[in-house]
Amino acid sequence: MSARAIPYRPHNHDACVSQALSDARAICQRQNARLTPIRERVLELIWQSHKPLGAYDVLAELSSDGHNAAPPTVYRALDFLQQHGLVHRIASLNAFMGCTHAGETHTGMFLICRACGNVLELTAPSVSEEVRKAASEEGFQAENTTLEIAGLCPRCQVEPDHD
Amino acid sequence: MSARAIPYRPHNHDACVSQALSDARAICQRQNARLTPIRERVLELIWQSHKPLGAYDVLAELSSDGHNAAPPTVYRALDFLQQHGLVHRIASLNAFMGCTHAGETHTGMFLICRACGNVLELTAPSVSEEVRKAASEEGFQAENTTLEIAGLCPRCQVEPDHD
DNA sequence: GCAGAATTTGAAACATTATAACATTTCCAG
DNA sequence: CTGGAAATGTTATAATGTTTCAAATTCTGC
Repeated sequence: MSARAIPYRPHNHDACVSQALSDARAICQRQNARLTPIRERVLELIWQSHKPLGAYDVLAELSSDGHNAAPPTVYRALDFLQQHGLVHRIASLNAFMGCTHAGETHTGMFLICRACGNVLELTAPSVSEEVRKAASEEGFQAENTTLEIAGLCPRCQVEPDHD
Repeated sequence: MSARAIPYRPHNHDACVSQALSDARAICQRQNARLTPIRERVLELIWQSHKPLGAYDVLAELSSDGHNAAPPTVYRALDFLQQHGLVHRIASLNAFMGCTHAGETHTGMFLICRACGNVLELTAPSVSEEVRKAASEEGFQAENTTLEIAGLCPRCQVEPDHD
């Protein structure tokens, strides 16, 4: 590797968030989709770190906002955000994280650190290509790929259990 | 593709099951693990088709056996079977299926048909290799891969919604 | 602007999946 | 045949996700 990816090094995370939010606004405008206050707030909460957040964690944060939300509110917002490529669901964690490639068509690959919980989203065309190939060798028409790798991030290989 | 994989063509499924069970017995013996009646029965139920089965489906089948089981019984059996490489959990479905490569060390890749529900487990070394490479380029040490592809199996590309 | 349609949100109940905690039974080594 | 480990039983509860219908908001054609 050349330089460590964002989640693995200190960075001004507020910049991540505001970038994600302004990207989201642009994308929704382009798609004629309504990024309502709830949806935007959920996106912001999801982005509060590089660790995936459970739906009920989002719900709790909304409650502490004073917003008296029920589960469907959160799931609906998350559905919307997924539909527009702004968040991903991590199936192996039942949790959600901000998409770092919003706007681009991509097949996400997620590196999930079992020690610190941070997740890095990658786009690996060579992997997608091999997947597509392996599937089509069986006559299978791939539509949607879930690719989640659990392991140890560079930081946690050295000093476990920080942030 | 040359010939269709097992789940995608008519076959004597009883043979799948008895093969899986006898393999399981051999593997457990080799590992000094106890394939108790419950565990064996759960494995058999999981293998009753090539479609993944939910834990509560297994539970229901056990009940109709006359066995009055509670959720922990099933989850414990499933944990055991997973630990010994006899079943896989499909994260995107919250369901379990028999491992078709029991005994071999492998990284499963699952082709999940959204029409008929059948799942084919593949071993694709080229995919695993690309995954490992992509991860290590980020300094990430991969331990465990979840790779699930949703799409259409060969049969359902032609005539949807059979068995 | 305004009536009606469509979308979004609120709210209550419920369904599904999974685990915790502790008691009891079964198995096996010595 | 007995003491300890492993497996199972049992009850309760936690965590995750959905259905349904009502109310509010926003958009669209006029």
